Amino acid sequence: MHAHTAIAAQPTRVPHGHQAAVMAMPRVAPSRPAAGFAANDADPLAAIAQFRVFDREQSIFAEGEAADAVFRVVDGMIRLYKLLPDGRRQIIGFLQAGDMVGLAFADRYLYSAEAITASTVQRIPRCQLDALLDSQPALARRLLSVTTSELVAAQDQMLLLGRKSALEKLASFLLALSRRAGAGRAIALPMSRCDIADHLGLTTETVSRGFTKLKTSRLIRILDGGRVELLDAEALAELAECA
Amino acid sequence: MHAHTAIAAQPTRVPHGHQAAVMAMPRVAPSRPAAGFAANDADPLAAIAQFRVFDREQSIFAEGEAADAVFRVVDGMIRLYKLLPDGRRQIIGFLQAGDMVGLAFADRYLYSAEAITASTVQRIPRCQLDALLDSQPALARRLLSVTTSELVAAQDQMLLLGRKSALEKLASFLLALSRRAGAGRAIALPMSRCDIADHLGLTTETVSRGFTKLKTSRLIRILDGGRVELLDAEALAELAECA
DNA sequence: CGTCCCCTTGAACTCCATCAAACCTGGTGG
DNA sequence: CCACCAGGTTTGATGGAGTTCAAGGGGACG
Repeated sequence: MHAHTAIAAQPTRVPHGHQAAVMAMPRVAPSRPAAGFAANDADPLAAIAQFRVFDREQSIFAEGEAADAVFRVVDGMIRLYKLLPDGRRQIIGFLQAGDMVGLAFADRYLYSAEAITASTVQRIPRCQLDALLDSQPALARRLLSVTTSELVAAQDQMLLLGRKSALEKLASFLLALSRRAGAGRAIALPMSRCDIADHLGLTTETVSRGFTKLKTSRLIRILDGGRVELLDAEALAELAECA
Repeated sequence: MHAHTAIAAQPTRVPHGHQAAVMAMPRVAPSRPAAGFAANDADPLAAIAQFRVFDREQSIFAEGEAADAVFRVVDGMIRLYKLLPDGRRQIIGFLQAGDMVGLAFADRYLYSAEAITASTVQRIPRCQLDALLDSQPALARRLLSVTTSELVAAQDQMLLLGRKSALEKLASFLLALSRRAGAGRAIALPMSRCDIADHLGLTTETVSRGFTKLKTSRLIRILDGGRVELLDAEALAELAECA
């Protein structure tokens, strides 16, 4: 179906040690504080986190592997996805700086994670996280709040996947990205059309047609470096049916 | 679009006091312990929970209302849904005994909740929950675990909505219900075809056609009282593409 | 017994997927 | 430095799964 399918269905499971260059800075906090933890907040996770750098298109973990760690993205962009046996792929979400991955308390990962761009993540071993949750009760509440916002996003995505048209999906997607990026109407789209399609429940072709339609309608403008400028966020929101 | 649309888009917002008959048993624990809290576990929520009974088709809360309480289902079945401005509806989930509702830490509910059958729920005021979270640190971890499993279910649903065919969706749905119901191949389907359609991103007609197809293929059998027997769970799982 | 609502079935249509080909772009090697 | 190549993107033509429109059951309830 997709070009990546054959590969994705039989993922190359290189051991982590090979694919991840471990940065030698266990003592140092990230230069930019992770979102969700304000600069003046203590970040108990930082103390036990190992920094890791991943190249683009590199696997961070794969569905079914033992879930022995959770991750927090420091920089770059990550895709999370699930596969059906025949290779159809659904991208659960795109993660950016500050997002957490792998908090599902199962013993195996229930989805795969891959770097879209070169990315830096903090790796937090599960056992150490458990210990930390015992000693720092406030951490559980913080993680609860992080998880509930993920759940809210997941519910929005269900509405999108189940009930929106192709163009509505695309408009919603661009607006959601824009809201997370904050100020500035230009947003980075480092992921491929195929990634976007697999996130919105569409095909690359339909996504591409959607982009051209939004372009010719003067709602967006494609900038260099895979960046997109939202020319008329109002009209986009109308198109997206507000959600 | 749907028969219910006109009503749902302009929900009748009867004050809770009117629609919910408050049961007079604030001291007594539920006869059946809520799932997720084993019988020998202390249930700190029970102490502050108010029991409420809802008739079928009655609203529990509506999207946009002040989120001043969370709920736990004791008995019955609840639907959670989001609406688009034009009335299209996506059912986020069906809740049964033991499930929690409204844990999103926003000041307004982000979806609506309605009883499908006559239902009993525990109402836990938000402010009291916050206090309880302070005094009982273990509670946050428990809620975190509850929320992460909801998130896992949401991710499965995204895969279903984005990448599965109508028949695959229906098979997955029946299997998921069957797993939750546990032993016995007969499962209760108190919700309407329209509810199922709005949960699976389909129309009533397509759901109905799917049921007839599964019936004539001898994979399911419709029993009285809106119950369904899974005659060949293996074949259903194959149809559902395992997920 | 009639009415209402839900479910089912049929027929036509539509949006998006599929198939196919041209285009662009960045990287590589001659 | 440029030709070539591979991959992603765009555009076009066709087809199909599911929606839409329409009508006929069937059970619950007054």
